[in-house]
Amino acid sequence: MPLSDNPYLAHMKAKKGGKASNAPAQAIRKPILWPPRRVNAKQVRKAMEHDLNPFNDKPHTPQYKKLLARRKQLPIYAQMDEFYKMASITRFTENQILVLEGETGSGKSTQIPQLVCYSDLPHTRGKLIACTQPRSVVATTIAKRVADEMDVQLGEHVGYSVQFEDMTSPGTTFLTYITDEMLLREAMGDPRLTRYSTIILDEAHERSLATDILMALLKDLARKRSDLKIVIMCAPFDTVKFQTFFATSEEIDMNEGGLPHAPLFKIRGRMHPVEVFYSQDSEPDYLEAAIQTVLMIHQEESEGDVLLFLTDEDEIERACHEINLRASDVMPSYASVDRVTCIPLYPSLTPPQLLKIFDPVPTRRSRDSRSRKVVISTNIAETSLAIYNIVYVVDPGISMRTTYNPRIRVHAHLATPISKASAQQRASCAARNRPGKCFRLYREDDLNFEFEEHTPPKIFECNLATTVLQLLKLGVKDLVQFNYDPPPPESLMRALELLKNLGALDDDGNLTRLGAMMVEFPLDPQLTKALIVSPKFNCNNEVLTVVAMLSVSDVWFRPPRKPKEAKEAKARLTIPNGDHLTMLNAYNMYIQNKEDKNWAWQHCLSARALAQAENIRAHLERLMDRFEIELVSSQDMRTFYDNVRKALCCGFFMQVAHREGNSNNYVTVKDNQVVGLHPSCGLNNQPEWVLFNEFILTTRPYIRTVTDVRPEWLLEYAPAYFDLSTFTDGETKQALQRVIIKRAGKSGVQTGSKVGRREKKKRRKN
DNA sequence: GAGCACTGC
Repeated sequence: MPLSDNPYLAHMKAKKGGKASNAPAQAIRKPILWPPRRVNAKQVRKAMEHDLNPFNDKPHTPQYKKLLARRKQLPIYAQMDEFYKMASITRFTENQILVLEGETGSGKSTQIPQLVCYSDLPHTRGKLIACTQPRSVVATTIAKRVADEMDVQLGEHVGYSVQFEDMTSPGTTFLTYITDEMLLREAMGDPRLTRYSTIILDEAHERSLATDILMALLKDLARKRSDLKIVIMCAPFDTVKFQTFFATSEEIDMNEGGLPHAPLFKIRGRMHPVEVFYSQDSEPDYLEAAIQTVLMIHQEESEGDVLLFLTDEDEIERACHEINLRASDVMPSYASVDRVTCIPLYPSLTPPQLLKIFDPVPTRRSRDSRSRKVVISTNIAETSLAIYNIVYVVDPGISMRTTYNPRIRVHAHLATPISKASAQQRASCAARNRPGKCFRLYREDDLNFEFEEHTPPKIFECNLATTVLQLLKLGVKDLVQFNYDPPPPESLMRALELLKNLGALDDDGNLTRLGAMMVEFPLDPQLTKALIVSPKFNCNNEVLTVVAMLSVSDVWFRPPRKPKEAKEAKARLTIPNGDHLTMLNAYNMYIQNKEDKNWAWQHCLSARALAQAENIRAHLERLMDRFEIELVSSQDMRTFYDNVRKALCCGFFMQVAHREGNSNNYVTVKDNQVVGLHPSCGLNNQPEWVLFNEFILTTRPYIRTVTDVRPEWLLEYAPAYFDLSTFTDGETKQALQRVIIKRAGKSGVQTGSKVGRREKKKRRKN
């Protein structure tokens, strides 16, 4: 090891300029350090108790001591010896990759990265430790917490990096919490991820798309970079699969015959026990059963808050209403329990509404009793939000889940039975503070024999177009073998087909120049294509706005009990030829009325979503600038909207539907699926040809965010896709045929019109 | 006539 790598020597050198007489006193106060990756738990404990912070040489604040006392309560603190033994350099070759399992609440996300810092000493050698998270809110909140615990400023030594917010200081930051998507993007620019000495993948069991890709990437990278340490952190299930996947060649050699595996470190949980109850029979009406169970808990059980899992907004609001109504008839058996307070929890709530779940329930001063809080939530409470003081969980065993059918390219969005792992996760919400109870509204046999083991990983259930583009950019040739779990072949085929049609791939499946440009945009490939071609139509200012608006969740909100007002407000901004154009209009009006703080609210628009769209738009604008794409707008109001529609055709020609006769139904081009316009659609008539942003299956198949387009545009901008010989016989093909004939008639001088007439005659005969 | 949860320079 080079001398300069020894932090202790580094301190000695730094002292040189000081007065000799001061030196002894200072030397005592210096934290004692060690060469990187040669530390043991005893040394770390000593360093933690030291007056000086080893990471910035400043004296610790009183706050540090307080937090440290709390950290010592965590189970991982007692397991430090074991941890460093496994992670130390003495067994480095075997342990380049470590799998680490721990329950939620074991402190693994906050403590393990800190322990790795004490070992790696990244600050002494210009390296970084990354801890990935699937969600940005979690990344930012943990980073804040860890900065406090390490007694350093957030954004300096400890930081985070999420979309639109880079809270790190290059050269100073040595620990960063980063979303898995961001780290994946970084890998596209630097495949060796050279900045990092250790990469920790947290929540690996969630199997987000980016985590899956990163796992395959890191396994490969481990062979090329022997100095890189990798820690895979997950909940305590399915760990053997991680261990097997990450077995290094040494482990494979050592384990001849046996199953090779990467070492596993288990954090002992500190979970309280949960008593689980099952329904005797299947519940025909789970909502009613859930309401009755909550009321039963309120009546029979001692003090403690309740968490009920339901599927969507409507259901949650209904349950809140019913429970509030019927709870007044309940006389709780325990004197310490008073009324119930229902709190709905779903993501479209405003931040102040969301924060209500953390409010303590009101107490009545006159009596020594408190109201019982009943949180009624979607799946958001299962993974993204930890609610404290929950003692009772009511689990109907279902959740909304999106699956993707690549054959007809539809996203199904349906209430589905949860997995065993999910049921376990829900039950454990009852045991954060003290022993709890979980009421499962299904039979034990259903759980054992009907429920899947795990919720399927995202890579099985989503459109892979963006992922394929990213993998090709990363230089991965074999898309099937590369992954942690191979993606469904049909899904891959459809992704490749789309990318080829858009011109992102050549015939050999290599990335084209256009494709290479597309990877850089944080958008679906169809949207990027529309954006990149938009200067041709003099409208990239407009397409930029449309794309930004499509990137945020719904900008329109529906105030409960005022559906009429919401509808009228939307109608005032609606452009009748298309929802894309309505979005453009809404955004432009928002910008025009920015002075008026009430404008968004008066038009039933979410100010938060609009601000986010503005932010995304600015980001995309900078990206366009980087590729030297000029920003242009057409001043001619007659062609203004048509140009936008034409540009959209260039990206979305595979997402077009044709009206069936005079019915309300549309049929998707080539996939031939019968679909309806989504009720949110603002088209005033039923145009013959429409382009859509999404095809979703909920109560029935819908196309959502729809715009009227002319078939001539489709033929002109996507001639290969709209080649008639690639269509099956049917109304759509006939309609296209008519357009082709009409066009020929217009452009051809004499013969064309003759053909037209002849064709018309033929049709009349049929 | 209607909406799980996330994310991206």
